[in-house]
Amino acid sequence: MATPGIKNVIVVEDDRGLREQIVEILATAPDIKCLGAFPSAESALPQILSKKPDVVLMDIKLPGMSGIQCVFEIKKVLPAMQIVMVTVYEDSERIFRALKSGANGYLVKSCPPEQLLAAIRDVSTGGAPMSSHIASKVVRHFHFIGTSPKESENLSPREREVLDLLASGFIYKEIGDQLKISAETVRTYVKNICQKMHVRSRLEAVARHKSEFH
Amino acid sequence: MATPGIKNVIVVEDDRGLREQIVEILATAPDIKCLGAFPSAESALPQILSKKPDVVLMDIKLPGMSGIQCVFEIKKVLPAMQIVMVTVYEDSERIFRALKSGANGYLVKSCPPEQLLAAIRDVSTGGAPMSSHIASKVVRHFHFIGTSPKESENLSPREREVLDLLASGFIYKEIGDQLKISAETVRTYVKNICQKMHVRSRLEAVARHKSEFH
DNA sequence: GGGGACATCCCCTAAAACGGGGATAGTTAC
DNA sequence: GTAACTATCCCCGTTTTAGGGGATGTCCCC
Repeated sequence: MATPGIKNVIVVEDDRGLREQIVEILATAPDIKCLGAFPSAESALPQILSKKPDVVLMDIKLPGMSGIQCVFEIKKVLPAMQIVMVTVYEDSERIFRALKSGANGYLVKSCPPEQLLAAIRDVSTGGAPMSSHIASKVVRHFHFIGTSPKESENLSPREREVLDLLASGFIYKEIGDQLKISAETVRTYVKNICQKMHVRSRLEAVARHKSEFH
Repeated sequence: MATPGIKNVIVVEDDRGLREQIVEILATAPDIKCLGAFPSAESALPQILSKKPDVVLMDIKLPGMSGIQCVFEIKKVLPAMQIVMVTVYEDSERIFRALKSGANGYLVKSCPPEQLLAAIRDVSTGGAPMSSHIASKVVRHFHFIGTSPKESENLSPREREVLDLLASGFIYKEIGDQLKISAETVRTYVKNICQKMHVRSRLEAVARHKSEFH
């Protein structure tokens, strides 16, 4: 930050009323300075890249380039730029797309002014401000992928080891060498793995195994 | 909640000093009632299941059954129970494991008393309280999986089609039949796919392809 | 109008995997 | 104590893949 403690912010929001409202809220904070407010990603992008604000507040629905796409473009060039989505959308799909594209925080538009200011301060010190509603969706997502059935869980540790090496592209001989067992044993494992996972081929086993993670 | 507005809480924490400290903090809040504090998952689990508190504060490192395992057990029986991890661990591995097992929030032990109380209130209304440090790790995780290079993106539509069928366990002949092309053509595609994805074998191609998602 | 991806097909030989047996020995687990 | 699961190894014949060529026609781009 140029002036220590002062957070420079740029706002991207197509709705004029809301945009001016946000600018006003920012003006009430002595430690926050608004460098500009734009109605579209296209108009904001060059300014963001040249002025390098500390924080960008970004709407998702924008005319032309979407906010998510814009985040992606910004992060490509300036991965350290802090970006908070401020939007009406609360569907998981958009939330995850925004986060994947690199957004650092996600607020709903209905959030109170103090939360907006707190979010700017939080995100500029490395935090990840989220409306609690949004945060809980993110958490549920983890729970979901954590409890989705994993047939490869039923495999013995040794079998899993074989499956992993198989997925890495090694042939039986090479797997045998690495595990200090014969290729025939590897073959036996693969047979058992396919049986246990109820798949026809090792290819399908690998595919399933790799889908069931993260 | 039995008494409207009153949040019943159970604490699981093996360190006696910290456990008593947490109980004291909870006692200062008029809207929070501590139903019990236990030093192990084994001793807490039956109480949690029978007393059905609104919120559980859970340590990760516990003697015997880990806090993560305990969360898993609780959620299996009472998926709506709200559980906040309160722990010293800040490594992504443990954070994600806890969230996957169903934890609803994640605080670091160093958090101030007000944050602890705020978290209980937040989580009991469906929020997902997280120390900002933790939240940003979660957000970074999304960004990571969002930008991890997808080499299978470079494949032509037809090639992707073949790759998907391959991952479903079909052999070349069957894939050919489904796509109305000869097995030889399928073979050519597979060769090209392996080249484009810089992998040694179709197995590795399938593994990579399936990992690149979510 | 030639260079590049794409989609399609073909050949040959060798290597790898599959199917379907069988076998031993250790360790839990009821 | 025996049944069940694990980890390990072996054989045979058949099918499928891999490796490494070559070929044709369609687009599209510059």
